[in-house]
Amino acid sequence: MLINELSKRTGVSIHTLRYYESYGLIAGRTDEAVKSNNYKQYDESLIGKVEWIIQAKKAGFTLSEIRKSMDDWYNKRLSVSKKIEIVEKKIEEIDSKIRELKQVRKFLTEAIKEVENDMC
Amino acid sequence: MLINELSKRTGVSIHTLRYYESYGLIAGRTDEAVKSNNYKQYDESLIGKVEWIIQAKKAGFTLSEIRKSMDDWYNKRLSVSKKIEIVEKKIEEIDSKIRELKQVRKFLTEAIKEVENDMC
DNA sequence: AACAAGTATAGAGTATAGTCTATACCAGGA
DNA sequence: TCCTGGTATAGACTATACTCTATACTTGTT
Repeated sequence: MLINELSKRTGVSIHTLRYYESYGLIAGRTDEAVKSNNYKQYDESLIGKVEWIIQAKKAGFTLSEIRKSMDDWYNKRLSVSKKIEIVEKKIEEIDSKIRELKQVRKFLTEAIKEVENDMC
Repeated sequence: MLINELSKRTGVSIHTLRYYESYGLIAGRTDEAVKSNNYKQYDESLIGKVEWIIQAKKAGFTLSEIRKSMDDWYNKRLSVSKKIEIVEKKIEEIDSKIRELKQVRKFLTEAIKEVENDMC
């Protein structure tokens, strides 16, 4: 597919996709058979990759961290156990972020209590 | 206290504290009685404010959002119920961030399952 | 053939949140 | 009195993650 379709199917703008490509997060390939242009082809697997990027960003990972894990995941030949290890580490990081948020939540509920006490 | 002490007691660098002050998040006051210098005094209440900033940042709020809520909280005369309302809204936002992280977590545990299936 | 719309590339511009530097003044101890 | 280190202010610089613009070529439609 061309960049336009990738953009539409992922909801990520063409500009941002090109930025991701220049950043090394995704890569299209120019069809050698076609001589008239240098339009890049993006294959189906990129949909999953872009979705992964979106999810990882939501989890608070930087593009650089995402690039590193995608590199580990897709480009290097990793053993199944190694892959599981990587994902489990990410899950732990997410759990720690969740814990942090819960702490902030607690901080806020305590703020409410204080306000309520002022009332009395 | 002077900026140095505020920095040490909050763990936030002097540079960043000055940045926060220029941004309107905190404010020291120059002692009118002292003529020889214009050193700023930061009072005890700022410790709490800076801690609030740190927590809110952890929760993913931008400085602009933090400024707005601090403004609401400290500068305007708000009714108790209004204050509770503000905090409850923030708690909801945090809950939604937690939900988002849990979704990413699920995405990752599914990735593990996929890898394990490849193994068979 | 004309033209709108799509594509590629390079590079400039933006927003956020710092971080650092230069300059100048001030305070306290040896 | 001199020196070290703290303070204030302004402004430059940085990193991250886009976002936009300019330029030029290509494709499909009329």
